[in-house]
Amino acid sequence: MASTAPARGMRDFLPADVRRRTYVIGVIRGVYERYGFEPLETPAVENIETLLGKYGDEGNQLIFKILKRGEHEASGQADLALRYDLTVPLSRVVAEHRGTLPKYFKRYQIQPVWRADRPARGRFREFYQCDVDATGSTSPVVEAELCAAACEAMQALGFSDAVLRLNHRAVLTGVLDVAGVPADKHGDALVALDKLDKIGLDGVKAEYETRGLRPEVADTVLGILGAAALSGVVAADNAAALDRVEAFVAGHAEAVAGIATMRTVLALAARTPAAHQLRVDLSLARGLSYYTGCIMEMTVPDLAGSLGGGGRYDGLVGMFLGQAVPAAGFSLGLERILVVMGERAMFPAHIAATAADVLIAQWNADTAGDALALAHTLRAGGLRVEVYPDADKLGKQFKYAAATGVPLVVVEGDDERAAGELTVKDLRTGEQQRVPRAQAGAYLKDLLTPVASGSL
RNA sequence: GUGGGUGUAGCUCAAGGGCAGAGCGCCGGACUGUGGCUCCGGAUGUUGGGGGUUCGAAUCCCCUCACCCACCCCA
Repeated sequence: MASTAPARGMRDFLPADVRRRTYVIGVIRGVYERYGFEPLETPAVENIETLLGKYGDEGNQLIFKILKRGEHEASGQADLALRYDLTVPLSRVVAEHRGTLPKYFKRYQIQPVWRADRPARGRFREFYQCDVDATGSTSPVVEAELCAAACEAMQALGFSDAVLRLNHRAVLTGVLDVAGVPADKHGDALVALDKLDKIGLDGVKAEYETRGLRPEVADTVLGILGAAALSGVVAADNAAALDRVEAFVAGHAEAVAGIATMRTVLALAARTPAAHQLRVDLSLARGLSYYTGCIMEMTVPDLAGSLGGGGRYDGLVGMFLGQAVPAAGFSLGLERILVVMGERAMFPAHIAATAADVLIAQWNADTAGDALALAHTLRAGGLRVEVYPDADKLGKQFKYAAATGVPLVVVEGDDERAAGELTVKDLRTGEQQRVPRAQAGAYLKDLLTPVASGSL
């Protein structure tokens, strides 16, 4: 017999999982919509050329490829692939529909993506991303709004300790240039630097040596980037970090411009919900190769990886269109948010609710029709009603209700039928009451209404 | 992709060459109109899979697969 476990890195979502997921998605979508982002969905499958070459060498390897079908399958060649993120499909859509989309296209997209990665904690081969992106503008207002939306979404979910780290690709390049790191070693220098908060200053130095970078270069780079990276989430610290790096890269025009952009983004974001969550982190690098300007990453103390990330990618749409369209975006990682919220027990009680409020017990096979008719009446009154399908012993039926968390059970037996009444038992209190059939709906609703007296 | 660890009942885990077990859960009954509490009874299974050593393997060896941890990378 075949294994019944889902494929490696893939998951089934049972009812309780789906309730938590739809809750989080709903909160995030609500925030995104209040910022004026419009919904977009794109296919799970893209032509493989659309994806190749957009994510760097590492990314290319992690794309789930789909073999050619039919007689060409034996060739082992792939012509399609599952989407790797939502940013590249957006860029393709912007290029494809350039004539009909508005000048500034702000969209959100909450869909699964696939990566042929090795699964780990908070890391799966199929996972949802919650993206917001804005195309058509180079203004730092875009970055400020992205930061604000991401931070507000996290706040709405109940996170009070999320930090949004901010850096700029041109500033990183400038520091490395001025420090004398050859251009072909920039990647190595950034990968090592990105691990600063994990392995510490000495660890990064050691890694610089093994990657063939001169130790004194490491001291210089770390002196200017590393020290700043370890500062707190305070506006004064952010300003001081930028001042320090600006003095270092004084003659490097692109870096100076990048610093000015970061200052503007910080100043604008200070007027938004992101005000107290932004932290300049000059060691932030991010792996995706398409970023060109500001880069951002959302972190919390108790998860090693990030809960989301984003940045400006002014060159990506141009790869499909031949004509540059500026863009920037941010992506919240649903799975990791769920992992942390689960560990911290951050879900509100109401989403644990069961599917039904009322179970109608089945007396015998002949009364099944009556049970369905009663269910219809109660449902029309707004109650969530389940009918027990088999004429099992009442004990079993009550046990089923208790096991599935349905709080109320209705029994219409011979005695009740003769009297035109129903028996209603509240499993939470164990209390039981006979009520006239016509008043059952109101009585049930009354039981379900939380008692407000005393607590309000 | 690299290194280490763990795989035994639905779940959590014992047994470390000699009849595969416990707790919880599940099913049935005590209770033929009522869940939880109690008591009684029952079924748990190719010990992840394959091969080898042995009179005999859950146990020792080899291979393989899955999961966990640390790297690498990422949301």
